[in-house]
Amino acid sequence: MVTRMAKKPDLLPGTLDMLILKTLTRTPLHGYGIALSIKRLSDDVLTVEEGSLYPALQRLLLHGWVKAEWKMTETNRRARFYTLTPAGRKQLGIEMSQFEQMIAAIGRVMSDAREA
Amino acid sequence: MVTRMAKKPDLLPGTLDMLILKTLTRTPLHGYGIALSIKRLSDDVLTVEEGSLYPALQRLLLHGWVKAEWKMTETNRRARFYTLTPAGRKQLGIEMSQFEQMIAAIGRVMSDAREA
DNA sequence: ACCTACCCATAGTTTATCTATGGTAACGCG
DNA sequence: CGCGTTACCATAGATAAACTATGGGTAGGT
Repeated sequence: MVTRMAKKPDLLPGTLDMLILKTLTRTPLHGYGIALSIKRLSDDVLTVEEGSLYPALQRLLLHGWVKAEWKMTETNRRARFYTLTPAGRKQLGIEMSQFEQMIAAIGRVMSDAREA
Repeated sequence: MVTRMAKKPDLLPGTLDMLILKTLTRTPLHGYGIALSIKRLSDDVLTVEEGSLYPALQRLLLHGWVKAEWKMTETNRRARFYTLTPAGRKQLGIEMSQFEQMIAAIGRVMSDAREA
């Protein structure tokens, strides 16, 4: 029985949808490609597990923020390619501004700024 | 039956413990005071509900990151004052560096930095 | 023939936050 | 002096998002 460290989350809860939408602004991608892209761009700090990713994509589809179609990859496999919709682009803007507002607020609490 | 907007969280999940610990680095406070402090410092952006706050304080107590004692407030009421322990201060450091790493990683994904 | 990498998807568990509820005590006010 | 309001603590139940575990399918290489 190995002593194990308390498991830390692979990403900040509440940021997954935003990360996926942002990734799709560059080009349509399949799920596997989205996960790879986030992992690489973040220098391996953020890892999106399949059990988080695919449910998230279902949510995004339901909201109409992405659409999907089956295609063949460069390596000749069937894969679902997700594309950002106009509504998704708008949603991304909303989530980004809310996120930045949160981060700024946290920054104010975490700094020792003194008021009068 | 009123149409209601989708409820947005009052703070970023996963940041509450860090915010509380940080707040207690200034001075010991009771729960109500912690909530007020976070709300004010964040310019009302972050609101800690009682149902989030007190369970969080129980967690922190269990971990030994804060200790508590009953005292009287300036307004002559009984209240539990929480004080940061050395272990809590250490934990705060850990959480802050992890948080900053996450934020930096998210920043890399959210910016359009191009690699070769 | 098998193995590995690629790719999708869901069920079940866990964890953190929110909502709702309930209680105690001090103070101001009519 | 009763009554409402504010200050304060605490827990139970609901909700949501992420994780673990599992299962399946296909292409390419050896």
